[in-house]
Amino acid sequence: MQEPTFLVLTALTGEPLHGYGILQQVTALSRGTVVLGAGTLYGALDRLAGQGLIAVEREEAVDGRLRRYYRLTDEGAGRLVTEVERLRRNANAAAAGLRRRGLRARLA
Amino acid sequence: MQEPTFLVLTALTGEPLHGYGILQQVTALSRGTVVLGAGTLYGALDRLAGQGLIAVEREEAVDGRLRRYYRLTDEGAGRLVTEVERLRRNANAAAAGLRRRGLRARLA
DNA sequence: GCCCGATAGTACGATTGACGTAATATCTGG
DNA sequence: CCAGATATTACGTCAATCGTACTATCGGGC
Repeated sequence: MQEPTFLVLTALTGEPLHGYGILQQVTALSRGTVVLGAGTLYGALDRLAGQGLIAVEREEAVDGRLRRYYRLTDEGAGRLVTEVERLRRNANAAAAGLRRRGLRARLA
Repeated sequence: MQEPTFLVLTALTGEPLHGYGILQQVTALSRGTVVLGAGTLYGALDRLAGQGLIAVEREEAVDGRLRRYYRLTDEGAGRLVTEVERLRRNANAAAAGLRRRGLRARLA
């Protein structure tokens, strides 16, 4: 799983959000380092919904503009747990190798 | 940066290795969960060398078989530090959201 | 009055990286 | 003598991201 996809799932660990809300949440979570384009976002939403990791909570029409709210499914939350473990394992392996070179990752 | 690429750099934090050695090191580092195909590996090596993140250390011919050894450059090590910080930040953000749902990532 | 930016989503082409497999070639072990 | 490990090259394909343009509404500033 790539970073944009991971951050979309992460954004949905809280309240259900609609696409644009997810966009803003991802930007905030990543401190502005990841700003999703429209293609990436809505492509990821369709894909994740197809995989059952997220689901449409409800749809609202505000001023003729559609708002489609997504929530994280239990399966999506489980998958995210697995991904967190993978990221931590990889980060630790790299950090161990870098320490032997005298380099240290700054604490985030 | 995706996982296979990240693990190739991680494998090279130690001694310089040739392609096949990197293959085995990545498999070991990931506890067998990531087994690179030839296409992925050599594609990544060419790309990373082109970006200056790794460099050819030396070439050996053993029984007419080529062994091309790669080392991590300072630039590559720096990039890896950045990536470790990114992974940790993302993992922490997701873990925080999951905790609010009562889920916890098992310690790796 | 008009343009800009924020809001919200759709559509589509381009690019990148990864995936998968086959070919080549040598050496070792059963 | 064949399978499997060693070691690299060379394809073609696919998935995900990137990037941009388009539609459409609303509010604010010039």
